[in-house]
Amino acid sequence: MRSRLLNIFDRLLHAFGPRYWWPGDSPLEVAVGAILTQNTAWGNVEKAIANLKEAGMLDMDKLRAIDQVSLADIIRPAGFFRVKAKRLKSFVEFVEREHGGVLERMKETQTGTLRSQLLGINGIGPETADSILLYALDKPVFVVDAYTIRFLKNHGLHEGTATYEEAQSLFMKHLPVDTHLFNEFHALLVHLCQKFCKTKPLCSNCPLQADKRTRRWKGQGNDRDIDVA
DNA sequence: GACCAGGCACATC
DNA sequence: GATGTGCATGGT
Repeated sequence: MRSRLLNIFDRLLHAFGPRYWWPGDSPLEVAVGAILTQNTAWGNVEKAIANLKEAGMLDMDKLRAIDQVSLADIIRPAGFFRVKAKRLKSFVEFVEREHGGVLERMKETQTGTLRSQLLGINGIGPETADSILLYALDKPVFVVDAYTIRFLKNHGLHEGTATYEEAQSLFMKHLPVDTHLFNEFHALLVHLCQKFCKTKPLCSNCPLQADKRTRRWKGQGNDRDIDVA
């Protein structure tokens, strides 16, 4: 499984190149994006983040000071704006309470402990917690999302539909514990699925499908051709 | 107009 | 423990 996963990673990296995730100028922006992107297309999140920047709100003190209703109005384009405003406030209050309001200080806490803390925040589930750990705090945790689950199922790496924990342990058990590897691998899987596996539950045109042993396709944009042997 | 998008909490059975 | 539902905007 280790060599199979690394082989898939190498092919994806060669085909698509590094994805340079997570898109964000600071750990706070990454964490905010992780909450805003819950069940939401990234394009809508970008609009909400642009609104936050314009309002000067990508700042721990400002986020703590602003009232929830005003915050909701700013992040409206991201959808579910009332619940997400509440979740952002819960997160900011947590950082203030447990880590002195300094996001970077969270890195000093052991990963497992930090993950438990994050999961204790209302509105932070496994994916959001792991996204914050990996992409905002550089902790070696593999992020699982709907794309990852779909990928594992459609490519025969897991029978049936994997749970979050099953999917995560599959990667973390077989791959070297490496923040950079986990970062790129997840980002590449998202890119693959967004490009070729748009329909759920099956990605019928996905070029990495197990039953298509060899195939080439013309890359689009900056993507190169890829061998699927 | 229907469906989907980088979830999560809560109610119900 | 498993399943259903509410949360809401914007693109296709």
